[in-house]
Amino acid sequence: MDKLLIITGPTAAGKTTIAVSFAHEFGGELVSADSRQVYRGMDIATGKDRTSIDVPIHAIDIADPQDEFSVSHWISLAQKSISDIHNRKKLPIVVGGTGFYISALLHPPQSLNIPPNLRLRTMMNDKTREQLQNEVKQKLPDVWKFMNDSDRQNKRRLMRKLEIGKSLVYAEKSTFDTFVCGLAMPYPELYAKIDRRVDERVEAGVLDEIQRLLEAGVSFENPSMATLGYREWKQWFENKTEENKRSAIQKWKWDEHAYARRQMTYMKKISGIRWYHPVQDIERLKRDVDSWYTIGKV
RNA sequence: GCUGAGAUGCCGGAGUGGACAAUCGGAGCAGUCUGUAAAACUGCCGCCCGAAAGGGCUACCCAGGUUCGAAUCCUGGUCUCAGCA
Repeated sequence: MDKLLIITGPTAAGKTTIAVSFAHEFGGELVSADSRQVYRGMDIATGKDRTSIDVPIHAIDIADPQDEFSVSHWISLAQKSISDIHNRKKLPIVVGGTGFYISALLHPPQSLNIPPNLRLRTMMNDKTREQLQNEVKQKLPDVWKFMNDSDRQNKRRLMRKLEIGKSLVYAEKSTFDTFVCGLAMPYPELYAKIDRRVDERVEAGVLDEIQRLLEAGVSFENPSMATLGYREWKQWFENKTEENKRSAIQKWKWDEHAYARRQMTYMKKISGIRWYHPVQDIERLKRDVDSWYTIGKV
């Protein structure tokens, strides 16, 4: 079976650095599993660190910020990249923090073939949550029965259920020999790292980057601009006071903390991830990856 | 020093005699997740017991007081802010 190395973990855990070093060691190429690095022109806040990545990297810069993009696009691209890399007799290294993308790669869900129904969506958009709930209850009683309370409150999820309708939904098995490693550290440590990185990114000129995006016709309403590091600046661009700048930066940090937590929550459930501290466990990590790669087991 | 305003839970900030362990927001914590996933959504959030209902304890700067009952009223402190000096 073709080998596939996956490196994931919450934001700021240090995935890229480690991925690059493995790429050097095994002759690998990177495939980004990051729902935000796909957008062209969104570099600083998404952490597209071009200077430190001196190996080929795929699945970044493949969409305009105004474009619609989702897992399904990413999956087909990632799958293609992976098989191309295999054909080149190299090791694909999927690296990124979008847990949903990674789990979808591991077990491609059939429902990904059901595209969004734009007409239906615009129609549903105006409906209230209650209306959507009633619709699901009536049209898809079985689906409703199995939805949990949190999803039942979620308009977006309700709409998708209606979109999928009665089609059967199941997931396929992965066809690779994968090793999935997760990089993580205690939250206080991670939060400190995040905060430092946010300050650096402000220094690095996110604001100019956003300015350029806005001039190019991107708006804060575009889904891509919901990205952390961009969304928080909306107010500042309306009123450029010091006060607004400070609160944007603070908000950005907090948003990243919460995001990291959400990532962990999701990733804890992906089975088969082996966890390592990016610094303290680095030797063990290298050993494990090495034996997986060379002798086929850990 | 005088005059005015104020001191509420980790933070901001409501409440101004009972329905207040205290609205709401933020932070924090725990979750949900199968084409928006850095999205969207849910729960918890003083302490203790309990699965829950509920119960107990300690709380709204400090000390007294009024009252059946006070975060809320009165008195005296302490501190903070604004204006005057």
